[in-house]
Amino acid sequence: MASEKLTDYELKRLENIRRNDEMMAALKLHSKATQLSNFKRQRVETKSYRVKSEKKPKTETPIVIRVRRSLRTRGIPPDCGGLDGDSVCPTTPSEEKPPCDVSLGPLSMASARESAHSDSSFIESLMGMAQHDSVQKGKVVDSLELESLSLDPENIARVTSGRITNVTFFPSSSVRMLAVGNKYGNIGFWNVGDNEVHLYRPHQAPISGILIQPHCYSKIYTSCYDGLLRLMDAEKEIFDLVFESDEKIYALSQPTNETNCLYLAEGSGGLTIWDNRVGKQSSHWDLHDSRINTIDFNCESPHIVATSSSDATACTWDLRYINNNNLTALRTFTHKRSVQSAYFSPSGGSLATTSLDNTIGIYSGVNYEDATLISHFNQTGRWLSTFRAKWGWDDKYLFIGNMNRGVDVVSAVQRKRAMTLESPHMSAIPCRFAINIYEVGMLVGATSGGQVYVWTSR
DNA sequence: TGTATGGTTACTCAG
DNA sequence: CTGAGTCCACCATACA
Repeated sequence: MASEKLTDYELKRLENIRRNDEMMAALKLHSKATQLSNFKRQRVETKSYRVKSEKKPKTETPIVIRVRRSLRTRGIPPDCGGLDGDSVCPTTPSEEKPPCDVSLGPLSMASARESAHSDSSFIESLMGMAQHDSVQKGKVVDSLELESLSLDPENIARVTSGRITNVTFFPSSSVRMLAVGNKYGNIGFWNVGDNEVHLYRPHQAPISGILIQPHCYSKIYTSCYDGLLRLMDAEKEIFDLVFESDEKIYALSQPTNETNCLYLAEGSGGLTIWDNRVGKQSSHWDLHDSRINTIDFNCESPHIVATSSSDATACTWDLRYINNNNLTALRTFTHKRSVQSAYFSPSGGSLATTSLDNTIGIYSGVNYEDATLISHFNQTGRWLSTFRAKWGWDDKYLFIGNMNRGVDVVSAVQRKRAMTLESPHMSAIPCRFAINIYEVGMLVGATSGGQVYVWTSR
């Protein structure tokens, strides 16, 4: 029975490959894309994407590379050989940006793939995961013991090259899978603890959002500064093009339990709603005077949304009240400089902002009128992604990186820094964070060097 | 309202 | 371990 299923899967996969090939051929990009992907693979191999232990990378790295080379050699289609050889050793990934026309329209996962090893089992597992997980639902609500948090060297990996702009856990209680986006437009996947990562390049510029559909992990939306909104569809094995903007997309969000609409931060202060049911933009408002950096929905009241903006404000909005096709802010939270994030607490009762004015704002009370500003150095400079204080598993703690390679844990109750997580294994500054909502204590910090550090509770 | 410019800063790799 | 090279982000300011 199992082998029959596998055969079905394999047939479907072959069909996908054939259809995608036809699609690419129709676009007259086939040979070009194949060459590009191989070229990129060579580049990828010059770097190690797996750092198990910061202590001894020199003994492990060559082994990983050798394995990948043999896999890649086997994976090269016969019609485009000859480019083999390790003489190609560019120092910077940005040197070989492919021509823009490759980015238009749907992109097959095969041509977007940059990791050398086969991704067929990974793609298959994405579909299996969704089926398995639909059985069990509901969050785990344990209390977090800060002292129990630790960083196991096994839970460290280099998922991409370059600066990570976005990191998220799959919303799954059964697997510990991470998706990261970087400044080059890569999307990387890592099953925590595994020896390999799956790397794709569906975009040409920094990734601004990754949205994994809660009950269908084979569908993952990605937004990018290149103005594209794509949908990675593991079943069809493509990165489909959903929406294309003339302006940059800075953020991507979705209310809880609402998969019909996507909310995009577009251009200089715009909020756009994309309706999947009709495949159209259903609304667009100019909410801010400058770019919107985050969009966050209140999970208790899904019509309430918070935006943070480089116009030095964060605002809350009620999407039910539209006057003359305009939205009016419920509240405006002002900072002295750009606001990098505004997130509702898990209960929805508090809001936390992070600003370049070197403060973290915490607002609670019925109308979020109870405000406290906590000092926190947020000048990350040119090379790092900006800091964004993120809520943990309850309304008690926020997590944010600091410039000393630590994770500051801010108590929203005491309204001050409670402690700092530090580890000799954490050899770079964690800038972007995500929690695993199903596993209390599982916190990932992502760096500007492409690494992820997954803290766990023991 | 838009363009030009300066300042801030960490990571990687070669030796 | 040290230091050169990266890099073109993003904000704040100045000026038309």
